[in-house]
Amino acid sequence: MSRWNNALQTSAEIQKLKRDAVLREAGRAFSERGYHSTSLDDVAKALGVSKGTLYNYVKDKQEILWEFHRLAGEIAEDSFSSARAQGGSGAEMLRNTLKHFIYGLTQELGACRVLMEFNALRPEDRLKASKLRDAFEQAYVELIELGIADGSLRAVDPKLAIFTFMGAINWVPRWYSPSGRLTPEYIAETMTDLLLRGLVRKPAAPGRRAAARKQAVKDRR
Amino acid sequence: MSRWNNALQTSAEIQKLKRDAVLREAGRAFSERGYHSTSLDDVAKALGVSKGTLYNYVKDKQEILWEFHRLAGEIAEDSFSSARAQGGSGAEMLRNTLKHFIYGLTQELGACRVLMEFNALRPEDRLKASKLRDAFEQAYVELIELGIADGSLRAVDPKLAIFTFMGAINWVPRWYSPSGRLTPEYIAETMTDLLLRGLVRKPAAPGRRAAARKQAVKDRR
Amino acid sequence: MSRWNNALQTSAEIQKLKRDAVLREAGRAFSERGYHSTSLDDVAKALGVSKGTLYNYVKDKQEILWEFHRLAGEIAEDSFSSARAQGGSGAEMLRNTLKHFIYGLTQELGACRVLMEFNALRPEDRLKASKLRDAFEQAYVELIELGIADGSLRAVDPKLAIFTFMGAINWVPRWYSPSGRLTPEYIAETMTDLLLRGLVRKPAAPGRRAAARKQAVKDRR
Amino acid sequence: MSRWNNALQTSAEIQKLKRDAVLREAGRAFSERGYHSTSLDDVAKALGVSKGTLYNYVKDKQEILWEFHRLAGEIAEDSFSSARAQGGSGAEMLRNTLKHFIYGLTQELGACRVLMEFNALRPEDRLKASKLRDAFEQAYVELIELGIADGSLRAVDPKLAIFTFMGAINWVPRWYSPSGRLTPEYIAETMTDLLLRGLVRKPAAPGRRAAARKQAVKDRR
DNA sequence: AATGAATGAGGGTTCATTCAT
DNA sequence: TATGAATGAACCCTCATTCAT
Repeated sequence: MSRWNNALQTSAEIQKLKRDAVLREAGRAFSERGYHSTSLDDVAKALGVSKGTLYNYVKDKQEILWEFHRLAGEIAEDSFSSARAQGGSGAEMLRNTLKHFIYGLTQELGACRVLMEFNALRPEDRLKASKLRDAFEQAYVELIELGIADGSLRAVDPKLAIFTFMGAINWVPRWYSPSGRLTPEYIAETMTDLLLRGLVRKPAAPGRRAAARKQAVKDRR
Repeated sequence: MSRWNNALQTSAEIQKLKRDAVLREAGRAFSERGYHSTSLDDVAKALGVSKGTLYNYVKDKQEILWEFHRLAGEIAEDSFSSARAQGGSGAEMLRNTLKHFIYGLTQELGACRVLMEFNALRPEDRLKASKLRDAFEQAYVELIELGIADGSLRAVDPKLAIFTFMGAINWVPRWYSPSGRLTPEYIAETMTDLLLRGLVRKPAAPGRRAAARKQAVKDRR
Repeated sequence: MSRWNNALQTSAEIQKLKRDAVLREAGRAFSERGYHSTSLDDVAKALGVSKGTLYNYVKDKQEILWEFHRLAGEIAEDSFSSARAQGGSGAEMLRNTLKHFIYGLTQELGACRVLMEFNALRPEDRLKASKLRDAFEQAYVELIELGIADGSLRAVDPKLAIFTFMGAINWVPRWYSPSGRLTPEYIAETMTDLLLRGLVRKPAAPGRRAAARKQAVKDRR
Repeated sequence: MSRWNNALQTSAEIQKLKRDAVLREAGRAFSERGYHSTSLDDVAKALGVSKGTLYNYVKDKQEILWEFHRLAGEIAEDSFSSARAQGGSGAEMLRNTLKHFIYGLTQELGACRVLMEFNALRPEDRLKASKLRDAFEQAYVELIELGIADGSLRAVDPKLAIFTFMGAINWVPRWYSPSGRLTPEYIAETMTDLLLRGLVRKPAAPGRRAAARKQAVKDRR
C-alpha cells in the first residue's frame, strides 16, 4: 500500500524524529556540562544544524528541560500503576515500584542528570514539577503506611524513608553511565534490595535474593 | 582585663563576620533560586550593601560556590577521622562516619543545596572537588570492604552501596529546612540506621536503636 | 556570465566587508579617543548596529587591537622583502625599506594611532608583538651594519639610529590625517630622505634628490 | 640655627616629598603597564600606603597624568629659552634646543612613557597640552624657518621636519631605560646629530662631532 | 594624616530569542 | 524548513572616588 516500504515517513513522523534528536542531544549536553553551561549553539553545533533551526522543534530552552521532568513524571506514574496492577503486600508493592522507577530512569532517561536542574524551569513548570513530586512522595508515603499497617514494613518515619530513597534514586544520573559496568537491571534490583532491607520487617526470602544476584551477575558482563 | 567583655571585636574579626554573612546569604539565595538564577546584586541587596562591597570579602562569585564545596570536604574529612578515632568493627565505623557526615552537612551547611552546582565551579575547583569526592568514595569503599572482611557487613557491591548512600545524603539539602520538623540529630541517626540496615549482617542491637529513637524524639520538639 | 557584474557578493564576502567595517570604525574611534576611552557601544552606535552584533565579527575588543598590530607587522615584512628583492647597497635597501614602510602605514592603516596601545594587548599578543618588533629592529640593525660595511653608511650606533627612525615613523599616526595636505607618498619620500641624510656617507646624488622632490611636489596637490 | 642639622623638614616639605614619591611611583607604574592598566591600588601598594592616602597628595588620577605633561612642557620651555640665550645661527639654536629637550626628558622624566597617554587627560588638560604642543611646534617651525633664512638649514618642509623630530623624541621613553647602556648625554648628543644632519646645509664641524663621540664613549661605561 | 570600607557607574561579554531571506 | 545575522537584556567585575573613624 505504501511506497518505499514505509521507509518514507510522514512529515509528522520526521518532525518528531528531529525533535527527539534535539531533546536527546540537549539532554546529553545538559548532563555533561550542566543546563546553564550549555548554550543552544552547542546543541545545534552537535547536531550539525544552525541555532535557529532548533526553534522549529522546541519552543525555547526551558521547554527542553521541562520535557525531561515530564518524562520522569511519566516513568514514576508507570512505576506506580504497574506495581498496583501486580498487587501484593505493601513491601512488595513498594519494591516493585522502586525497581520499576529506578530501571525506567536509568534506561529511558539515560544519563539525564538534568533532573537536578529545578530552578531553571519556568515558574509554571516548576510548580507542576513540584506538584508531581509531592504527589509521588505522598503516594510513596501511603505505600509505606500500607506496608506498616499490613506488617510487611517496620514502623519508620515514612517521610524520611522516602526522602532517603528519592535521594539515592535521583543521584543515579550523577554516576550512571550507559557504557559502565553496572547495567540498569542490576542497579534497579540491587539498589532496591539495599534500600528496602532497611525497611522490611523480614528480609526478602533467600531464594529470591539469590536469583536476583545471579541475574545481576549475568547482566554485569 | 578587656572592656566590653570582649564584645568589641577586632577589625579582622569584623571582617570575618561580614564575609560569613556574605557567604551565608549567598548560600541561602543559591539554595533557594539556584546559583545561576541568583545575581550578586540579589545577594548584595539582601544584605543591604552595594554589589561592589561584596568584592571586599570574596574574590568572585565562583569563590563563594567553592567555599561550600570546601566546607563539605572538611566535614567529610572530620567524619572519617573521628570515626577512625572511635574505632570498632567496619560496620560501626561506617555508622559513625555516616552519622557524623549527615549531621555535619545538615547542621553546618544548613540548607546548602548549593553542593549540587558542580558545573559552575571554575575548572580548577571542579578538579579539586572531583578528587575530594573520589577520595571519600574510595575511603567509604575501603570501610565497607573492611566490614565485609570482619564479618560485620554483608557481601555487597561496595561501589553501588556508596553511590546509594551518597545519593541519599546529598539529597538532604533538597528537602532539609532548619525550621522544619526534622532535626539534624534525628536525620543523622535515623537515616544512618535506615541505610545501614541494608548492609549490616546483624541489625544493630535493639537497645541502641531505642536510645537513638528516644534522643531523636527529644530533639524533635 | 555573472549577473550584476559581480556586484552581488557572496555571503562570505559580505561577512568580510562587515568585519572590515567594524575594524575600520573601531580603528577610527580608538585613534580619536584612545582604546580605553572608546566603548564597544560607541563603535556599534557609529555603525548603526547593536553592541552584540560586533561579536559576530570579532572575538573581543582585544582582538581588534591585535588586528592592527598584526597588519603593521605585515607591512613591515613587505617593506623588507620588497627592498631585498630590489637589492642595492645597504643605504639603498634601507631607503627602500623605510619608504615602503612609512607609505604602507600611512596608506593602509590610515590614522591608526592604535599602534601605540601596547599594554592593552592580551599577554600572548603582547608577546607576539614584542617579538615582531624585536625581529624588525634586528633586521634594521643588520641593514645598517651592512650599509656601514659596504661603505654606503656612516659608522653610527645602529640601535640608536633605529630607535630614532622608529620613533619618527610610529609618530606619524599622531599627526597624519588622510584629508590633510601631506600625502602618503610625500610623507614617505620626504621623511625617508630626512632620516637617511643623517646616516648616508655621501648625500644622495643631486639628480636623484631633485627627481624625488619633483615627484613629491606633484603628489602634494 | 636649626636643630637636627636641618634633617627635620617642615611639614610642607614633607608633604612635597610624599607627593613626589606618589608621582614618581605612579610614573614608574604607568610607564611599565600603562595608565589604564595601573590602578591606584597598585600605586598605593607599591608605596606601602592605603589607596585613600594618595588622595591627600593628588586630587585624582588624572592630575597625576597632567603633572607629567606639565613637566614636559616646562622642559620644552627651558630648552627654548636656554637656546635663545646662547644665540647663534638657526641651525645652532635648533641643535641646542633639541639637545636640551632630549636630555631633559630623559634625565628628569626618566622612563616616562606616560607622555603618550594623551586621551586620558581630562578635557581641559588635554586642551592645555594641545596648546602647549602646538606652541612648541610653532616655535620649532620658526626656528627652522630662521635657519633656512640665514642659510644654515636646507629648504625643507618645516612641519614635516618637526613632526619627524618630535616622533623620534617622543619615542625615547619607549626604549630608554635609566639602567641601560645609553646615557641621557649620549642620547641627546647623538640623536640630535642624527636628526640635524638631515637638515643642516653643511654637516657639523668634524672636531665637534669627534668631541661629542668621545664624551659619549666616556659616559657609556 | 591614614585607613579601609563602601559606593556606583561603566564596560565587556554571553546568549536566548527573533526574523527576514 | 533552514539559516545566520541582529538584538537587547543581563550580569559579572573593576576601580576611581568618598567618607567616617
